[in-house]
Amino acid sequence: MDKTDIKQAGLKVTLPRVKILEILEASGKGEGPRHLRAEDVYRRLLERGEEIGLATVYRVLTQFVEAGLVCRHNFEGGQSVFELDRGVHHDHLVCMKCGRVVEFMDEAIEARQEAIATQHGFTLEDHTLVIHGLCPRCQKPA
Amino acid sequence: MDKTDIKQAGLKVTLPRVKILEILEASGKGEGPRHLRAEDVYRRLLERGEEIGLATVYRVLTQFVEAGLVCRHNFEGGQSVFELDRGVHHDHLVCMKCGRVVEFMDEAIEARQEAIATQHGFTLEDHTLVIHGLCPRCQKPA
DNA sequence: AATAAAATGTGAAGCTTTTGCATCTTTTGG
DNA sequence: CCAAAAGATGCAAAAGCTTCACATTTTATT
Repeated sequence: MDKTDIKQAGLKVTLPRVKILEILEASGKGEGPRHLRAEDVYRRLLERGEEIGLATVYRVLTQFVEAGLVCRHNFEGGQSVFELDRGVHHDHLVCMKCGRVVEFMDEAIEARQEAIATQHGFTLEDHTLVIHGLCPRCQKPA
Repeated sequence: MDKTDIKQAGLKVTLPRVKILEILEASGKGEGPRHLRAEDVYRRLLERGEEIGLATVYRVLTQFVEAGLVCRHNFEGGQSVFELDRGVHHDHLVCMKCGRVVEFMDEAIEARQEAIATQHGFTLEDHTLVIHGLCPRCQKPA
């Protein structure tokens, strides 16, 4: 994931785009959560001393999603989260209390979805599966 | 679903609440789509000549959800849709083009989710599964 | 290096949803 | 059935996230 990918997406290689890609790459690699809201990306850019506008962050993230470099998820209430697209599909387990996110992938579920779509005459283009619960830590008495 | 349910939820039986419940009951029974946005409910109230504020619609829908009378879903970008809770869990197939919604329920998927949550130490409280695709009508060449 | 095309920053605007507060309605108990 | 208390409503304003408009700056091209 680097400048080459940006270019191949038909986008010019600009500083904001490169920096945003860096932020996304750093996420989930020990540096905090993998899934970031636009606001989080913006804040991290500021922390790194980059003067990039929030509107640009939104624009670039949207372009990256369209280019297939990034995935967007709408976990809940209005806010979208973004993560680098690693090319492997997966779904999410989200803790209702602390917001922790765990990824998983289940062949059986994937297969059943395909079957259900077909059964109703639909073509399956995409899907969203989010399991909400309490993570091990949050289940413990406060 | 009537005034009794409102009362049992610890809410006063007011005209707005009764009317909103009526709108939800009428939906999905031949009268348009089953899933309504707050705005849709509001519009239908106006059509029926009821002078109920949009803020009240939001407040009442939220209270109904908390009382378990209504389910809220966040199909996509920001907007929530509401439907009367019939007590039977189900997931959704949503057409990406026309927005048509088909409900389904699959034991195999439900079981797998429980297994996955447990496997990661999570307690399963709830889940959201939305399959996006093209419905039979929208697959046909325009 | 000059030019054309595209991207950015800023601030304002858009949308959905929530909130504050004065007023009105329902409920309760006499 | 009426009065008081508790709760609900409407309106308008505010909030939160995201997008837009447009002048300015940067990238890619020749």
